[in-house]
Amino acid sequence: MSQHQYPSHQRPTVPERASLDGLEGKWDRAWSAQGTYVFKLGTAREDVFSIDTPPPTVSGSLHVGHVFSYTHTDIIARFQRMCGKEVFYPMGWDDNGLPTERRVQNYYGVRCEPSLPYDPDFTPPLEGGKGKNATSQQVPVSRQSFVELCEKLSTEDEKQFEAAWRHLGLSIDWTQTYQTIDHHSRATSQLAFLRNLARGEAYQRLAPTLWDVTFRTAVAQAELVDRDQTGAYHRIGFRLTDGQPAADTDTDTGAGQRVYIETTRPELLPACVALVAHPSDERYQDLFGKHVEVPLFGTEVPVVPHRLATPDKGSGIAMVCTFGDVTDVIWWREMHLPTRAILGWDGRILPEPPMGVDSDRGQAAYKELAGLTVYSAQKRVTEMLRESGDMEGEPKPITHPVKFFEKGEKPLEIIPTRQWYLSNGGTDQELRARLLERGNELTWYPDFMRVRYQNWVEGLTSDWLISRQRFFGVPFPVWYPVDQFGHPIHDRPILPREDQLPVDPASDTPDGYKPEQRGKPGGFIGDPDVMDTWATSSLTPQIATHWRDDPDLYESTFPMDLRPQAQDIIRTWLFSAVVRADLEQHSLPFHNAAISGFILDPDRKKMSKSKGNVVTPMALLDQHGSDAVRYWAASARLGTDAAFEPGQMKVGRRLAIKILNASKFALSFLAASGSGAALTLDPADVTEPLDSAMLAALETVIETATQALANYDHTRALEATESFFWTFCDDYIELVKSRAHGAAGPQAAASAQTALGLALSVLLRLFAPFQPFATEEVWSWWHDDSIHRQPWPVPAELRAGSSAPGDPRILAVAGAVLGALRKAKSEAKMSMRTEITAATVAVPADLTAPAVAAKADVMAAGRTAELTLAASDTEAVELIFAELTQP
RNA sequence: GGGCCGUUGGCGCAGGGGUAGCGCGCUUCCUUGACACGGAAGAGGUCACUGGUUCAAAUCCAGUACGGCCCACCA
Repeated sequence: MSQHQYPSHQRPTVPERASLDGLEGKWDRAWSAQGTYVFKLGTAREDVFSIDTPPPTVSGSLHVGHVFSYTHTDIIARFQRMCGKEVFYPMGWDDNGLPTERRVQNYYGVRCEPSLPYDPDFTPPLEGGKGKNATSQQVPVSRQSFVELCEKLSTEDEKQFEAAWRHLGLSIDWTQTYQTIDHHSRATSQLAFLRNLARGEAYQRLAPTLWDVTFRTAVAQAELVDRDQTGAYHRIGFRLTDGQPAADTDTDTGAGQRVYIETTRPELLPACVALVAHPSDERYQDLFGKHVEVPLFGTEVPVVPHRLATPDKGSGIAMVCTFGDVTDVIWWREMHLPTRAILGWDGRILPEPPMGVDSDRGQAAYKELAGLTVYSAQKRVTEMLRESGDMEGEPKPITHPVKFFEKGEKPLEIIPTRQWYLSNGGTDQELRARLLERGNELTWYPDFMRVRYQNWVEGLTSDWLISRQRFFGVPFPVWYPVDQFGHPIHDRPILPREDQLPVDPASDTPDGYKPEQRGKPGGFIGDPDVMDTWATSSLTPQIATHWRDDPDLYESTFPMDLRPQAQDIIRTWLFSAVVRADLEQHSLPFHNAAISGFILDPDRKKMSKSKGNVVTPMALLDQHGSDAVRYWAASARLGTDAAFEPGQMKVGRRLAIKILNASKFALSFLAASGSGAALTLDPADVTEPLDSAMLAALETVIETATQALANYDHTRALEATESFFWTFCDDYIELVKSRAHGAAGPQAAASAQTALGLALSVLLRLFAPFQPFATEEVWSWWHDDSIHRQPWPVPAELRAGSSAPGDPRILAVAGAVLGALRKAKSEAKMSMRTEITAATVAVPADLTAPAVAAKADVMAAGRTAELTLAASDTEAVELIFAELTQP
């Protein structure tokens, strides 16, 4: 920016009437035709500003929150573009994952069945199906067909999103788009995975896994939410079986001493592998090392000490099951307890009892539960405990937090399964430290959001589970050899070459095999799983910049400059992107993160579809106009939740209209005067003190706005610009009106006209990121090219050479004196056109000279024939006396 | 249980050691040739509470209350 350009101007052609109506369509078409926002390939990295736009879920609906946060990003994009950066502003569509899977199922009446071969001529049974259709009615289709249908449907959805974004005035480069399920994204995702695998960052493990029984898939830590659930403590007695004389504490039965535990999950009794208490818990010292018998099922389990047992929870001694919760997993792992899994993938009790439930009585009891859901099993077990007398008292109802998949409706279970993991610092302390350092390296707007990242990284308990037992998504690019018994050999994966990507192992055949060997002994089998949707979304910087296949574009755009996103996905999208870039590029994926808040409805609740308080963005844009809606969005700071407020939109609309009208007026002088098409606005022509004062004040506004926008503080920039603009309209324009018309001679008129032109040129550019339509409309009256590719204003363009700046106090005090004169008329309930024959206004002593400098303009604007400016020792300008005459 | 934000006129917000600011709304007035989708002038607040630091606290510190969000091992 060393060689800063000033815009050149033409003699304006001002319309009779100015209106906001239809500007969105008009300018969207013009920008599209002119390629105003198209990224220039081959730009050097230092001249590029690249943005990792959040890909909206196209199967979801567009909502006001999108408008809000995407506007914040666009303001920065427009500012950077005007500052001379070539802005890389692509658009992605997220059509990967469960929401799309469900939408495609319902819309086309199909379901994905990866084992089917691809049929290129497939036509879906439905088109435009709404609501749910039963699984039984859905026609199974191959994964490739499903992906094709998804792409087709997404294309329809994308059109609506694109139309809305264009209407809103987002300066996106529509030639740079991607879909998270498209060929390029799948290839990128698989390529990154293969690299992770080669470096040992991705690995498979058979381990207890958080499992959603509805979707029948594993889920990751990042997808968990706690929800309060009602449950009940069941107090259950376990009988000591060894080394203990018949207890006198349990005279009822006369049997061995009983140990009471309290559990909310009695149905897991057959999965019990131990009882655990805190090592220092005096009550249980004698029991450590001894064994007890599990009621009903007869399994013998040890009583063991562990630091994670909480003495004041329940009875202080807990039963360890495989697996009731994540603490069970820790106990099981650390104390090398056996595994007695009793839950299947569908969340029902497995048909066969686990090892250890050997007695006839135990097997009979288990048979009662086999095939039941956990809910029914719990009821049955409770009945059985009641009958056998092993339960003391009745269950005590409680409310407690339970882990759920964020999209799920039933509590998660923990089931041992084989899964793919990716290192994310959950187990590797060195990596964790490095990722924490990345969080420090990243610049956060606002800064306090960094803490959420830190909290999350510090709280990780395991690596990132990236495999999902779903059908739709990016498949793992992996096959396995099949041994002579027909079993896959998991530790000898067969991988594709990078140039073969993307592959679908369910339909593609690995090199060296024939398709008919699929699933056969001695043949091969594809990995059945797909990747977590975040495993692909975490790569949006690499996808958008074409890391995989366009080194030139990648070099000039990666790492990206800006990641704008919502605060709720710091732990998922942002963190996972940092992980991937750290592992692959050894850098941050982006330098700055701008975090937008949520939209709250008037009741201060987060807006959401389920509450029915969502306003559709298009209706909003139509009603208020895009510049108005953008104004509302722009008036909320990053990281701060904002109220949905139509009032702010009205203010924004008023501002846009004012920009049109004030410009029309100011430019009318320049249209009328002089000759020739070119218009020269030379600051040297600004000779009147009031005019220089106004320009001096504007210089400060430029500085404030520029600095604010460079720091992603759009609200401050808007506030400074807007506040100046209203003074400019209400005071300055009124003050110079008659002089600009020539009342004080040609030179004084030229001074006002030039100052109006210079100020307008700057103000329009300052407003351009916020109000792209109104400013572009006005700009078109005196320019051929778009305002959005103009140089951002600098103070120097308002001053001739090395001349001293004007004194901004002149404008301030002139406005105050004019206000005093207006007050006289207002209090007399008279029109502003009323003549004042004589008036005296008290002016603070140090402001008398500045006031005198603008006296002629003040008298003209106030229609005052005789004005006395009396020096006073008060701090404010005050009307002392005025004599009014009716016109 | 831990953490992060916030609490300023009826509403939405800014400010941040030295007489409280903006916008909406409200009141009164003005159909003035840029704008009635306008303009002018007003009324309205002991800046959540309690202590402390200071010559001086809405502002800094500590604590409390309330609201929101994030995280946390479901016995």
